[in-house]
Amino acid sequence: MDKIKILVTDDHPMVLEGMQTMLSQIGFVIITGLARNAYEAMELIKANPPHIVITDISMPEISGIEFAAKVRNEYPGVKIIAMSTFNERSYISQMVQNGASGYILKSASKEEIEEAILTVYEGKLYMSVELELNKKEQQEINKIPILTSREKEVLALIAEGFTNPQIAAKLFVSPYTVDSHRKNLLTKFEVNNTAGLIKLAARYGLV
Amino acid sequence: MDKIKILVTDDHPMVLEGMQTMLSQIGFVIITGLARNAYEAMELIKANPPHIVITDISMPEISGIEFAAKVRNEYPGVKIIAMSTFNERSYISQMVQNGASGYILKSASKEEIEEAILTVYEGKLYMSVELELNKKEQQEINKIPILTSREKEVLALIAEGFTNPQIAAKLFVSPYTVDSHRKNLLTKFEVNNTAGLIKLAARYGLV
DNA sequence: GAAAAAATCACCTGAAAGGGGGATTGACCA
DNA sequence: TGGTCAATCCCCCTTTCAGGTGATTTTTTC
Repeated sequence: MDKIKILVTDDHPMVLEGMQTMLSQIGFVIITGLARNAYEAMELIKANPPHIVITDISMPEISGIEFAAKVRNEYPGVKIIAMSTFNERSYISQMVQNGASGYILKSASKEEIEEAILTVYEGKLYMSVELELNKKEQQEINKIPILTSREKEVLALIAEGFTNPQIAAKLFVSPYTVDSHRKNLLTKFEVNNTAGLIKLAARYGLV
Repeated sequence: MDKIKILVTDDHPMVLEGMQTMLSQIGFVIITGLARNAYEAMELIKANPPHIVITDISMPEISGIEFAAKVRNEYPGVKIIAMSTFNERSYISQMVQNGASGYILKSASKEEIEEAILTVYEGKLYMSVELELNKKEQQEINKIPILTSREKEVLALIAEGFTNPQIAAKLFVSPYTVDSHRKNLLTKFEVNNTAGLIKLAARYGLV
């Protein structure tokens, strides 16, 4: 098997060092780059596309969430593993929403990182065992609907309390269009009214 | 000034030890009890009502949130300071909702605990400076509406996606009554539809 | 025991949302 | 170049919601 190419992005030098050390101890992995921010990372990905990008979630300028969206958009083949110090479920949801395939804590052991890389490399979803997520919650994350960008816009405006006509005016489209998006949202979330929709969206960190 | 009587509740013996040491260094404070859970705490409160209860949020069996509600209900004069390791805004909201007057982190310094006790003793609201809450967020917490128990029930059911008639059936009351509660919720949250209501309720950790 | 708060019920109105159905256009993609 | 998807638009009908106004009863509080 060829070595799995990994790029790591984190704004803390200490974490980069630590990851480098740990990854270098994993035989089937080769580090193609270490970046301190999303810009550097994009350059390095362009120069030498890795299989997997491991990125911190909270970074200045461009957050890991935006970065993930950018990577998925421009390099759909590149898998993303999100990394954070905290156990924030809403972040997990957002990362998954934006294309992440894995989620680990910075306190993860070498073994766990190894497992995460292998799992994600095989195209599966990896969630840190230390995230106190039970089976049920994992299933829940797997069923977070994928929304189109327009749907996200409409969802955000619904959550703000705007009505269909108001949203239509803001987006310069027909109220019928907004209504269609709204109905699609209800279908995707498998709920039958706005209350259920917003509750789920809030739980998943989408609003 | 008489000494301020304090009772501490936490399921971690280490924390109890630490609090005891710290509190004993504060001149105007006297510890009336150390409890490892809500049951013990209720007994101790009954035997010798303190001015302030400092309680951990996450405890087995009865959480700090339920415990706070119980204390406020049975001993309205007793002030509550919530304590946790995490900076979870939704917990803060829930504690405030259930009667807490203060919120500190377990990493708080002696000085901070001292300040928290004094502030709460004077009937004011104290929020740990280490909680990275800006002024705006503090104001936001101050304006979380206080809901009646019936309103909380109705809110929860609305969030579940039930309609007024369905909720009425569940609660064995008239749909008109549910409608009244719903309207009061909209008024209290200062929103004009369900979407805004659920979004705020979710942000405040009420659903 | 009076006052305040919470919970209950009622009606009217118009606006909005929910549940169906369908149609068109353009983009991307295999 | 046919297929899928996103985004747009349209109409039907029924239910629910939101805003207003007012009332009674029970519980809590002082």
